[in-house]
Amino acid sequence: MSVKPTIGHVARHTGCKVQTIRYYEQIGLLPAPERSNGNQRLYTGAHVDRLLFIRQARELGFSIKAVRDLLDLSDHPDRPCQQVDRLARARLADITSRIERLEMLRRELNQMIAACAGNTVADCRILHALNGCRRSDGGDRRGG
Amino acid sequence: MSVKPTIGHVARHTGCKVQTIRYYEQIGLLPAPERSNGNQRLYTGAHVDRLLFIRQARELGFSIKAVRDLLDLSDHPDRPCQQVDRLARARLADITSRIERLEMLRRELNQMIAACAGNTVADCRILHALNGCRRSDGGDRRGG
DNA sequence: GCTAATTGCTCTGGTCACTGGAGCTTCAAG
DNA sequence: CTTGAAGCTCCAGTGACCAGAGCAATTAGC
Repeated sequence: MSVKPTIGHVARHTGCKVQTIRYYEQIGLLPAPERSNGNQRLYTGAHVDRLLFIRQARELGFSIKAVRDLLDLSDHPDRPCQQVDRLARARLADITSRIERLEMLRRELNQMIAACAGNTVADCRILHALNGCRRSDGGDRRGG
Repeated sequence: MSVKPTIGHVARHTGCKVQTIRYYEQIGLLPAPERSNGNQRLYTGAHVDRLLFIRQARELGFSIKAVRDLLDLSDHPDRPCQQVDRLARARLADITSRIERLEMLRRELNQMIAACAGNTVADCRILHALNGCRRSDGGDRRGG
């Protein structure tokens, strides 16, 4: 590495706060790195990769638990296939559902923007964007 | 409605905890509903729609602030188009980026599952799934 | 080698977004 | 009218950070 693998450099490189890195170590998400003679943490490229992954996954809305599961998959590629398969499939279903919902929301936002361009006020369906096609009539209440 | 629009029913219907609903009211994300003579909250379909949206958006990893922005778009479709447009575009960019990263992750998981089916141990690239094609061997290392 | 600035360490406490409990009131069923 | 579920308010706790205090280690300049 061109720079010293201290916590500060890792923080800058990954976009994580120094405190957050230490926190991830504390909760066992990031393995404790070696220490220098002066007790400073010395990270490797593997730590950086892991951190980048954690950060992105967290940004995407995965819980720490889910991130832990995904990292587990990565940590034990030699584990019984059944286990890996089950975990991977569970995560996959989750991810697919996220993608679908985000795409619904994207469509609504695109329509809004298009309507805006045409200076017409679109029928605002953003509230329904994430619920697929829930009908709002339902024969009952019509909220404000 | 077939059932009384009390907080408990709304909670069951939306998957939010009762406390969470009151919390959203407290921070102004959900408008305070009318109260019964006995001081109980009485919700309308609009509240339910809004809650469903909030819950889904939160699950997808949007911050309360982002959710507030999206709800704002929905609340004021008659607002100056420029504002709506800017907000919508910002959210849209965010959403598109999320979708892309989730799709990368999905590809990796699919490969894992496929490898599992073939009983071969795949080269585990899950850590790189969210980072595009970062090389892990080092040499250089240019972060996103 | 000495000093000053920077960065690191641990520990404590705060924030955000909930979550749960205590203690009391209201409501629906019998 | 009782009784149990569900509601109310207020307050304290949790998870996932984030920031500050106080001290040790490293680095830069002399």
